[in-house]
Amino acid sequence: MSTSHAATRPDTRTRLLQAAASLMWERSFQATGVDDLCERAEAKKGSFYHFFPSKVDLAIAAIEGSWQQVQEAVFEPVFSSDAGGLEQLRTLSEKVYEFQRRAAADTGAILGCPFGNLGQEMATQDARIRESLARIFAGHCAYIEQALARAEAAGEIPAGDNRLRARNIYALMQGVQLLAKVNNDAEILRSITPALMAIAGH
Amino acid sequence: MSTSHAATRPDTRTRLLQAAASLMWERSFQATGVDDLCERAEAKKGSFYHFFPSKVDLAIAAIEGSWQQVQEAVFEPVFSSDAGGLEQLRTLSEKVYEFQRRAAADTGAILGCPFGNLGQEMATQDARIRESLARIFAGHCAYIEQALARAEAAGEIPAGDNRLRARNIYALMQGVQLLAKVNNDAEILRSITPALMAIAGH
DNA sequence: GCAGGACTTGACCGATCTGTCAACTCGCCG
DNA sequence: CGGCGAGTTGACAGATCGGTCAAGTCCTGC
Repeated sequence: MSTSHAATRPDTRTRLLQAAASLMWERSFQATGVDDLCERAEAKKGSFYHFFPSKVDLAIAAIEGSWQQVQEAVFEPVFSSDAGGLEQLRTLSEKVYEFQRRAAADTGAILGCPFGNLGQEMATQDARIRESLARIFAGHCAYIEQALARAEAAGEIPAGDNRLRARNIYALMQGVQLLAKVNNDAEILRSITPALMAIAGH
Repeated sequence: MSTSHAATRPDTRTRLLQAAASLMWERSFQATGVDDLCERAEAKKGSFYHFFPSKVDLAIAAIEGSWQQVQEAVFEPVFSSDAGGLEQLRTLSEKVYEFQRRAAADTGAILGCPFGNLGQEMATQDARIRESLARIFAGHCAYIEQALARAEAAGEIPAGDNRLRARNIYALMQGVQLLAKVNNDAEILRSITPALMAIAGH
């Protein structure tokens, strides 16, 4: 058997992407050195620059890959479930809480949103990173907007500007992840439900 | 006259604090080098380390000084005005918009909240910065909570957990500043009023 | 079996990073 | 005057930064 069916170590490019996603989440873009990346990925620096022209390019590829994975693993199932729109939003918020708590159990600190972290740090430093994250943020908002449309159609909420509502709900979720990180307290994430419902319902 | 009454160049320590506040806001903590700080402050590196034991200490002193200034110049006047609680919150949100737009006019980019920026970047990297920012965030929330109490006493909003409401409103404001930064669009900041009112009123 | 391209390796580069240090200036106080 | 301490100066140090490069290995298609 040349193509193994057993769990095999991923190829170098994939390992670099995984190392970038995890290290830049745990630390930050600038606090993560190319040497750190290579060490965690068990790759040499020459291999790094064989696959990616720069650290910025790796970061963009890693963050876009992360979004694709999260989209398939979380957003798609949550927002194509049978549940009502408001219930879907509650579920998303619950997933965020679990996500942060699991990471905190491993690292001892609330890490915040990988996308929000990178955006805060690099939006004014690198235009390509900023634009990539703007697209990802728009993707997040689109799912929320879709849930609001579903809730509106079901009569759960009154008609209104669902794009605006979605953006404000997303802002609330990003902001609360920042508060949880700065206070190093995951429980803050659990208390947004009333605010979530209030924004949706107006 | 030995003590001049005319506008005099501030002393070195003050110039370093100002340089830190502006440069770390425009760029970031890690992207701002000690040399950059000294250049903008027109000070030499030896003077830097005469006043501050490390870059982290300067950052903490600068951010706490900024908060004190903003508190006196914005928070105190806004929240001790005659206006109703809800109106005070609207005014704060308006001030944030103007603040971001003015900075963007100078630098060409939405810079986000100086406190939020530093928190996102450094909360998991340096415990002292994290704790300092947690206190500052609590200070911000206390003003919002006070306005909510005022609104509740005036019958503008129903009775409820104003501490929780305040935290969610603050999260919304932080989140929307992140969205504005990543999309490089200040107008996003203007559209939170309905969400603000919705959280307050539930 | 051999040519060529994908990938790996480790040594290396110049720039930049935070922080140090000893010597110097200068104003104030006894 | 004499000297002490706050503040200033510029040269310096050691580490680390992102990135380069030439040489080598290995797999694949002809």
